[in-house]
Amino acid sequence: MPRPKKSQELPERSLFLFKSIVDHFINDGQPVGSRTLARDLGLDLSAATIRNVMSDLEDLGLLRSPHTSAGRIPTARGYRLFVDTLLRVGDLGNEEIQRMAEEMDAVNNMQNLMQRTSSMLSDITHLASVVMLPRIEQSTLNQVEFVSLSDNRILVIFVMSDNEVQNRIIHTARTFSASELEQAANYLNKMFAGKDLNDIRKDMLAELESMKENVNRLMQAAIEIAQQAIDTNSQDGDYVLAGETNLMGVSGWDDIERLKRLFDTFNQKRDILHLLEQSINAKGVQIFIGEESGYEVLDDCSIVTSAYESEGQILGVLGVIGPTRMDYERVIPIVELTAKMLGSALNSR
Amino acid sequence: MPRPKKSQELPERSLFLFKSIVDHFINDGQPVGSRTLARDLGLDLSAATIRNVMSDLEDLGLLRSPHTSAGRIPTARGYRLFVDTLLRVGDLGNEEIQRMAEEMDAVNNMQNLMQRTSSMLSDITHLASVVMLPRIEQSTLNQVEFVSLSDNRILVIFVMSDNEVQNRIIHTARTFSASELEQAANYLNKMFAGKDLNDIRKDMLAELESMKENVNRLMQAAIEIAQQAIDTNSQDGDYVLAGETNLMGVSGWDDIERLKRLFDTFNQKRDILHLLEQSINAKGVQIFIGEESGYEVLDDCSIVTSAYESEGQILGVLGVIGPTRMDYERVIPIVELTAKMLGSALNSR
DNA sequence: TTTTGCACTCTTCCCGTTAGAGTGCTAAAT
DNA sequence: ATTTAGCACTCTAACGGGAAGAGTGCAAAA
Repeated sequence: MPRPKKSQELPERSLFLFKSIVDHFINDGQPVGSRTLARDLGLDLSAATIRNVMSDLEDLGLLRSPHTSAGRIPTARGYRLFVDTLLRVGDLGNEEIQRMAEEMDAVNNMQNLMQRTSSMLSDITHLASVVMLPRIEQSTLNQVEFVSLSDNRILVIFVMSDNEVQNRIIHTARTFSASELEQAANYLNKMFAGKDLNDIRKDMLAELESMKENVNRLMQAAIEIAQQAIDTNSQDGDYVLAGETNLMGVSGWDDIERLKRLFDTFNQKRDILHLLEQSINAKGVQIFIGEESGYEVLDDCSIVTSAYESEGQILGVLGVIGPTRMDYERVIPIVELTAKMLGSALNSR
Repeated sequence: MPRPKKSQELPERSLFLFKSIVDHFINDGQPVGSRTLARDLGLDLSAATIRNVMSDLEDLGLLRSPHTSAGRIPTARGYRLFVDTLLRVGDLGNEEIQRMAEEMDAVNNMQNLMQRTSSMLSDITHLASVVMLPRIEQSTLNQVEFVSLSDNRILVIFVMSDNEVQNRIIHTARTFSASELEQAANYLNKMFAGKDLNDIRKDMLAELESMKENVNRLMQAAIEIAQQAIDTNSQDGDYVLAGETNLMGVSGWDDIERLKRLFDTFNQKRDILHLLEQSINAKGVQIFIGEESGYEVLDDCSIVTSAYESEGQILGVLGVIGPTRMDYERVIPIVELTAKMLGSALNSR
């Protein structure tokens, strides 16, 4: 048995050294060399031995050197191994949890809640953070109301199951009596309460065909509102962003052109959304390291995400974006916790 | 009459040369020297003469040299003279106006209108742009409505004179009958219709003292809504921002730390708002050059602003932020026009 | 008043040197 | 067979000249 590594099983010592290298690099951002490691680690190992191990690790694609006489740094694959098998993530202190919970409870409307969550997340991690707005497709209609204003103007109100309120003022050709409005509302309520907005829109369009003229205008308005609610509020294609500036001044990110491209990507939202959507059905925390994301601008980035859910329904995804060299050990539990807390904050609204 | 300049009247030629220098510098961002200027200008003047003039201009504080053997660049004071007296701003092409008008009309809700306006402004100027959200203090209450939902929940609705709708669901201790709600609404309508939100809040608070218990809860809710509407919607302390990334990669702005501070200032909003508010009562376009703004982070920036108004009421301020070395000749009319167009877009809503 | 001539000052770029860090390889030691 | 010591080698970063180029300021001539 000369070579104990049957397959790609790494010997204990190599793994330990590898973890040490990653830890080192995450801490100070400098490529780590054999000498320093031998010294700092306090093992009875010479630099040469460590060099040999490092060489093996490089052959396996876990490390690489920026140039001949620099130390080694982890590759994307290296980080992958690190987060998958070497990492022991701890739990968070109770005070921190407490603080977040309080801050979340203090927020009234939903948009603000998302904003604050994102801010907190980026403040704590010192990274950029994104929070997808909850897709409210799941949200169903509770109640429709018409309120008559002056001059043939009618306020149409949708109250949704999550207590969000959609409304819009419409102008009608003729005046409707209070009882007409009530009647129309009753009809719609009977017809559509409990359905989600997409269904309502579809059904209403079908219904319209067979409707009498006199309530047509109101029905149309109702459809428009459903449509608008779907467009603007089931914002399913939007997120809030915070702490982008934390990424300026990350050591090693001094290429301003690159940074600009990254920020532009944030603003366009499309690519980031794609990425977030990939984690929407994943259990627990999802991590994209470097090139794994598939987007060239994000080559030096890692993205740590987690879906958040309320009442068993997955509503969206949140996460942080930072350099591949980020403190995963700290960041991962924070992201996970934030997702949980956002979920329960939504629950208790 | 050897010296025609009685006071600080600059001789024609000096002025011309000065303008040429500023033009030059705005174009290519390089300090401009006497040789190049003499060559490019095609005047019958030697470099030495120009040097003398430049020296004078430097003594007057209009120019300065970054170091001994570089050319000259305009000082903040120089730019000031430039924009105040030397600048002939042109008008914009009709096609551009047309395009903006169309884009603005295509927007339905107000928040979006602001966002799009800001985007257009930054796209056209290639600078960062800000648009203050309109202060809706002016907006008065048209109508209050209560809609009873299930389980002691009541939807409270404020319809404002500008057709904005504020609403909120409240939970009450006991159930209110439809007639009670109607009665309360009628009372409030009689009492407060036509007043603005600040007044309403004040009056309501006073009123509360002398109110009977049974409608107390509703009244309180109404006050809360007024308060919330004031807080969140008369957003009087908010703006939208676009095109920040245009400022990355401005030639000469390669200090990433500085940029970070600038971006942080944008995000905090406080300082920028102060600045914008200073122009809210100014006629026409207002310009802050370099240190004039009084904020250290903005030392290398110029801010060009204009208030926008609708129906004779000044509603807010918009503008662009860029390097002191910006193309004022182009930017100024664009900002001016955008403000006008935003005003009329708000008019026609 | 303008121009010419000239000495002088800076910055930028290139180049060579040096010090330091780290590697890879070979041969010796355990 | 594994680990270590030794050594040559490589690469970067930092420093220090020149040398070129651009531009200035000043004094004397036009």
